[in-house]
Amino acid sequence: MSNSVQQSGGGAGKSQGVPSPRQLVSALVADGLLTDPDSPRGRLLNAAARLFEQKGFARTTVRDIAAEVGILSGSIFHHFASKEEILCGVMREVTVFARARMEQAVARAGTPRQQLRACIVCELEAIHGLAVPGFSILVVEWRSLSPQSQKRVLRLRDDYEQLWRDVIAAAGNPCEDPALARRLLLGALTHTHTWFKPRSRGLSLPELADRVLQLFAPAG
Amino acid sequence: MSNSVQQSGGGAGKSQGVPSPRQLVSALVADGLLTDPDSPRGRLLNAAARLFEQKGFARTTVRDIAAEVGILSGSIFHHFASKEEILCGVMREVTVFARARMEQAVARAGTPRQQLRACIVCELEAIHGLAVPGFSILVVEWRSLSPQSQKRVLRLRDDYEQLWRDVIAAAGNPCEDPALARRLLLGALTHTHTWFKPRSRGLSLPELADRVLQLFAPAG
DNA sequence: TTGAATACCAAGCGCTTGCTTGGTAGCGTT
DNA sequence: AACGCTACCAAGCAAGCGCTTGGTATTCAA
Repeated sequence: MSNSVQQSGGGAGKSQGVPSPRQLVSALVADGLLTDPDSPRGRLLNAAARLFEQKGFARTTVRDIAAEVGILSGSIFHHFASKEEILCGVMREVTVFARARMEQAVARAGTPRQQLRACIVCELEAIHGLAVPGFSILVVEWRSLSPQSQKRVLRLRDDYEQLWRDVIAAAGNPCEDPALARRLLLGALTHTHTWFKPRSRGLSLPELADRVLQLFAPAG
Repeated sequence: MSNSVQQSGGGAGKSQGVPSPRQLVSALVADGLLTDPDSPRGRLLNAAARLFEQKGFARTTVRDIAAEVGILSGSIFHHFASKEEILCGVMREVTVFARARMEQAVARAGTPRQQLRACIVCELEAIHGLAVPGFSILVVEWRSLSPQSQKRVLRLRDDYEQLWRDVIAAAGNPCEDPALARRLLLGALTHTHTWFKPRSRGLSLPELADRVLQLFAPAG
């Protein structure tokens, strides 16, 4: 259990070594991969992500989202063509950020087994809102997206999944099929969303990660 | 907690050997645990289950459900107090039936490991619409239920889960915590809903069940 | 023959929804 | 000073929603 929650560094610090979440966002914004969270569009995306996660897409109204950032509902449509476009935007941003974060964590890990553990921790943190706000929307609200929007998000999503599959394959897994292992693992991890409370006493997140790792890579 | 597999005796279908699904339904109807599927209420529940599974609760209108059984939308409210009551009813019926079915399968299996496999097969079949229509609604639409409705369904749901936990405990599992194992397993199995196609060539359902069993009870 | 119960129709109410329209205030550029 | 761009407001439309109301046809027991 070395480690592993990196410290979320202070606001502006240009540090050497491990970049903070905020620095990662800035870098991705600079690369044009993420929307600036301080722009009107970015603020709307963040507010929508929060609400979609809390109440679900269908029960979140554009009026809710607008109120969250302090504008009127109609004004939203100067930034997005439709409500679904907002969901689509949220999913794209979440996917890009989660992938970048996991890439970092893998690069920082040592052995293949530690890399797999890093992925598990990463995704658990994301699912439980400790690192990637809105991540659970990707799973829960997938059906709220139209087929063509699904296609667009799926391309980014596959980058994320490919990283997982590579790590699993390198770690050597019990069922000898990285894609299958990932699918079972993904299900197990996302479902923790409904029962696991990372802040409660009892099972901690790193402990849970170890249990899962033990299951999917028993050679420990 | 020991226990608990009793066979739910039939009110009506007195056959020897293994009862068919239809006989099981009849028995449960006779015991007052299930709504007669030929009654107006039963027909509505079945239609609603089908639609909720296809399009989701939020995007299914009471007009859709009414049209499915050939009545007008207003007439629904002579059978249910609200749309949510329909969802609640569907979930209760699905849970009761799935539990009875799994009980049968467990009773029919030999060793504890075979019992665990029977549970896995049972749930996979349920999830993929091969045995318990509407089962996936239990997972996907859980948040569409009001807190008090959730409580009511949860009581039935816990019977179902207890059966699982007993079987897992008896089989001896890798992480020595039946509740945790069940949760990870539940996530893995329900998530197959999004990717596994039981009718396609490639991985078959029994094969998938074996892979999962191997993972959660490696002592094979 | 009556009366109550069941199952449904016909019509529509009141509300919420996503989204549109026309206009304006502020700001940076030329 | 004039322009254009961004960001937003004020007002409201059309459609769809869950649900209500008042009434009718059928059935069956008393």
